[in-house]
Amino acid sequence: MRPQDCESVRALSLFRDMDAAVFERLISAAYLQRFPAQIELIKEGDPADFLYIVVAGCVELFSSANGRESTMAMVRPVSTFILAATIKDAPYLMSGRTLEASQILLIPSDDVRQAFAEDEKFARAIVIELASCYRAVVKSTKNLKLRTSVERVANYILRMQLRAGGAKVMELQIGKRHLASMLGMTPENLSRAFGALQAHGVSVDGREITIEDVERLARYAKPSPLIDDPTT
Amino acid sequence: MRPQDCESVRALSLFRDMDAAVFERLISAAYLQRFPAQIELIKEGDPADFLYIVVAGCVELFSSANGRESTMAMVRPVSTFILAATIKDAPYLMSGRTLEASQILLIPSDDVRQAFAEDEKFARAIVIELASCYRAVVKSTKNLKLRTSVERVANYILRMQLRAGGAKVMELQIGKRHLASMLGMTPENLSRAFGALQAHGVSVDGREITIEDVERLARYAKPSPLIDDPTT
DNA sequence: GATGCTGGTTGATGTTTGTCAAAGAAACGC
DNA sequence: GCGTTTCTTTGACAAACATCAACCAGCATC
Repeated sequence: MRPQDCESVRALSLFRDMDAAVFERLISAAYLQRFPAQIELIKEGDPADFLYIVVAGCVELFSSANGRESTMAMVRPVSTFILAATIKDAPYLMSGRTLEASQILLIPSDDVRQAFAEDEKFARAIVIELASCYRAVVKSTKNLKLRTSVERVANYILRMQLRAGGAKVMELQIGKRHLASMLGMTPENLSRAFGALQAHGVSVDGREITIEDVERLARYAKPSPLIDDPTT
Repeated sequence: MRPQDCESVRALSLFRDMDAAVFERLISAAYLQRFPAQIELIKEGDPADFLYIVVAGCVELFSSANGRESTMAMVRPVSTFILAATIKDAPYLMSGRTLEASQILLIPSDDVRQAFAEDEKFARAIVIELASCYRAVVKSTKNLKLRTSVERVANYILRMQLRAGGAKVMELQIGKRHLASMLGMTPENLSRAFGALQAHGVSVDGREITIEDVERLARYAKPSPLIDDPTT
């Protein structure tokens, strides 16, 4: 593991304040692995043997049932995933696969739980992390239940713009198929939603999204911090 | 506050292992209040001034946006709600109202956060609680995204039966209007879903649900522990 | 017993969304 | 470069779901 990778993991709020020795032990028990695209890292229902950290690349979390499949989240560097399963020593609720070639740090769950038991600061950081994750999923549920599909797309574009620092022209970071699934719709419907948003100041060309009139888009999308603000 | 109420709060896994003195302090800072039905206890967007514990009665958590409203969860005794907002000192993401006359314990968030800072056991219990809440919401999202409305109703009935210890005849604990909203559908559609489930071994009369053929219902509902098991 | 209220059901209708099939566009390997 | 594959878009259609309005049942009030 390169020093700068170790640094960027250490910089995560989850690890920042933890005891240096305990962190060292965690890291030395961990495996940093490279995976090509489209590798299934974890499968829902399996025991949570590892805590995962995306160091580089991108991981899709998804779930299946009844022959249907749905993208639940995209994990980009540097973030952990399936912390809750690790802590509870419970089966994964979601599967995870790489979307592109990725570097993943795998920390054995036993070691994470041991660190949790030993290091109070770490335990407290986990509280904050889990509370944030919980609130993120609640927001996503509200998004699904309180908005139509076109509204979800509109608000996704607005959130994207905030992430991009207010730029009018942006590149989609994920494929439309995955975006559609994440927003709870089919790819066909996402296409039509983009079409419908032309009437509200958005134009789409391939992966390039242009917001021609932010005011108009916002008037239609009616964004709410209680759904769309990822920081609170 | 009656001793037995205090006991039942203390028995919650969140408080069970915490320091006795810190617990005493929390309780003495708290208010036990009786509310009639249909009282709005908290409003989404408001700062999280209190951690709430339903001691008796029933509280509905719901959210609103764009003139739409959706029931997110029902909280029954004895459980806490909006722990994540309290810990993060962030605004409530959901509103809460009593559905019937209820007794609610309100613990000032400041005191909860202070106890969290002082009492390591409490902090660790919060981790487990938040991990469980997180997983519950993920399951609920999977339920919404991976199942049709009739399937959601079918699985709700199966979960209900498990809670009821396997009885064939059960009483609905909540009004159908709220049940419909919780399952992400309209009341009209819930009625029709009950009708459709007659073909799969379920009959409904008022609040009384009878499962005539559990096998058949399960064959249709295809329940999954990764969605329907509340314990993992 | 009449009145109004609440909650639930039913039927008719319209909108939204998913499905299927086909065509077009971009990405990839050779 | 070319062909192949994968992704996206489009149109026609079907299914799911919401909406609206009417109606019914239970229940409290007067």
